Amino acid sequence: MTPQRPTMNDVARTAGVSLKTVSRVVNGETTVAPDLVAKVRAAVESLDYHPHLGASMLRRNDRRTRTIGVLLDDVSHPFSAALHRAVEDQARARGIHVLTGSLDQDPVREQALATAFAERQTDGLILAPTGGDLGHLEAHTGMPVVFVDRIPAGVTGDSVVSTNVSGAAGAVRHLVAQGHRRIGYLGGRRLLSTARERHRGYLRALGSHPGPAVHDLHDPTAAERAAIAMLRAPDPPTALFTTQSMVTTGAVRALRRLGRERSVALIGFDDFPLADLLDPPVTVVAQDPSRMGRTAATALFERIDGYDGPPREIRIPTTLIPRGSGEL
Amino acid sequence: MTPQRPTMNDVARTAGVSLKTVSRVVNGETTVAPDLVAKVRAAVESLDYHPHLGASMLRRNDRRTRTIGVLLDDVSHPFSAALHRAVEDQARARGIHVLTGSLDQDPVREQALATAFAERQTDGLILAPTGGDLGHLEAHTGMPVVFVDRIPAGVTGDSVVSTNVSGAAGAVRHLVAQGHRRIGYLGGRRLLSTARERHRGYLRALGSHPGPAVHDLHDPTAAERAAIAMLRAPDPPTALFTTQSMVTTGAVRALRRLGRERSVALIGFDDFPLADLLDPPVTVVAQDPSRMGRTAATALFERIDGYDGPPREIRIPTTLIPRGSGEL
DNA sequence: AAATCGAAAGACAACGTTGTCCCGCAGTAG
DNA sequence: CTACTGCGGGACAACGTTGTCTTTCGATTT
Repeated sequence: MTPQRPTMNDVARTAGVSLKTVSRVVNGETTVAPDLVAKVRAAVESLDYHPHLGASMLRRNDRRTRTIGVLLDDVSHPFSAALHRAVEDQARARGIHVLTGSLDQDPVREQALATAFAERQTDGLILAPTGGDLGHLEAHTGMPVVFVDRIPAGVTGDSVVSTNVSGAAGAVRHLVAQGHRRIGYLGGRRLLSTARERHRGYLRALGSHPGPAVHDLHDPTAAERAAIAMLRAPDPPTALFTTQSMVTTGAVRALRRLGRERSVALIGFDDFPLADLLDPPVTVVAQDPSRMGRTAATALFERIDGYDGPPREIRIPTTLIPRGSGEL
Repeated sequence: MTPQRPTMNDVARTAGVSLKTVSRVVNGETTVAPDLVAKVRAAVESLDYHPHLGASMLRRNDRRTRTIGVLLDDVSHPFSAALHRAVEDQARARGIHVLTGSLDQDPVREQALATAFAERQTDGLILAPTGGDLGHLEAHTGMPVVFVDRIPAGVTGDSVVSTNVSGAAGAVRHLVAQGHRRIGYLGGRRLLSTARERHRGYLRALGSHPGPAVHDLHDPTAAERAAIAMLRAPDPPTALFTTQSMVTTGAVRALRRLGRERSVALIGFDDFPLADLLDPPVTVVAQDPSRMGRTAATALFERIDGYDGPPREIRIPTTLIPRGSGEL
């Protein structure tokens, strides 16, 4: 009744050869007589046989699923999406498939998905760590892990991250060079190494005279409220530095609402689509998520292939793109 | 030397019970004495045992990998990314994992990835068809498929798509209501059902007096060039209708370049981030990619669960969002 | 012509798990 | 005290494939 998927045995029976011969043909071994190869090929074709990768994986020596996992904040966020795409491209070039998951910065989900992927025998994992405890990861799953975007707490492993400190410092120095003396800071969750590093860059550029700062913002409306409050407070900053694209767009809306978009300068960390079409166009410190994804994938494949050197911390350079909002 | 992953056998040995008892405990069967359960649990803990899902899958009766595939144009495109995310959320709720792939509208890749997923025994597939031949799909892979965004050629199956004709017609009628009589059309690849349907809506709204039209655009720069050419031609349109967000942003750039953004109206099909912050804000016919993803996932899970009704064509409504650019 | 060799192809076990069956033992009834 | 019942738990086969070993048979060597 149920049209079962054909197995190698079915192919062997219709081709009139042994099961093992079918295996040999399917795996491209050369020790099979041409006429048998033809018969097997025909049988495969007629039955529309496809090998059962799970079963072959079970018996094979190398024990590889040719699948990796990618766990990011939110696959629909432009930064994560670009990174994901770059990983996928590298993987495709090697015939490797990609399982994805969005963590929404939830350590529970991070752990659950990481172990779920491990149970599926993914060959490796690319992970944007949430900041939660990762003690379980390498020891327990046994698969290589490469961290992206953020440096994890308490674990060592390859990580691929932006030059956050120098990028942020460069942005703030750019504002200083335009004559700004009071520069406000609007930053993301300090649990994450990115926010901490970018804040360090901000402080480094300003020395002992930092401006007002708000931390732990993570959605545009909170950022918008914080920016409005900061600009309405006494002695308001003449320029803003934002550390994340969602905070940046919140700040853009705030400036627009106050009608100050041409009188208060703004530089955001992380580029975003259409930043150049806004009025004024938004100056940013652009990250290179594609390169981060490519680099992370390459590093992971090296680990999968057995490279066993010490943990690497790979920094991907950022680029200041002056567009107008930072040059007021 | 190599620290092998522990198997059930290892657990059984350290717990001092039989292999099958471990299997029972791991699978939560109730017919095991409490003290044995405790011993097994302890052994699992101490060895950090994780079951090998591939092996269990092989033997199990239901034969489900609890994994689905999602094949979209480009996971880094906002529309695809939002859809992907929605599918992922639905899947998570059911403990199902998601394999992804970007097709870049390449039918060869489409076929290759679909069969690769089938060999991995994914339980089902959500696919934004490229427009190529899909004869291989259902017959050969045997897994349920739900199409999203576009209606495939030559195959029947559940599909979840936007109300393209009425959405496009509504947009064009909106422009007509503002007094526009000459409305230019900038459209995507006619190989895809979306472009054809949106063009049909455009024609329906304009009756026998359509404006100038350019088809088969698919990147912003080509769209920008086409828009500039159209506006410089004799008897130029006073309004533009674009059928894709990448074409829309191209048109925005074109209008900006010509300094006509306040004199030529524009409505784009498909919303995009920050459309409301541009100057003028861009009026769009918004699709609901999240709802499309949720709906597609739900439909796929129904098929996976054995629903065997006739192919369904589910239309997700679009919404006209007047923001300014269409009201000039 | 007998012995040797090599290549091709089949038989069989194994991968890690679950389904099926059967056994042993405690508790109960006769 | 024996026979029966019920159920916890173990032995064994099976899932679909590949690794290893063995067999077969024709060709080559002496």
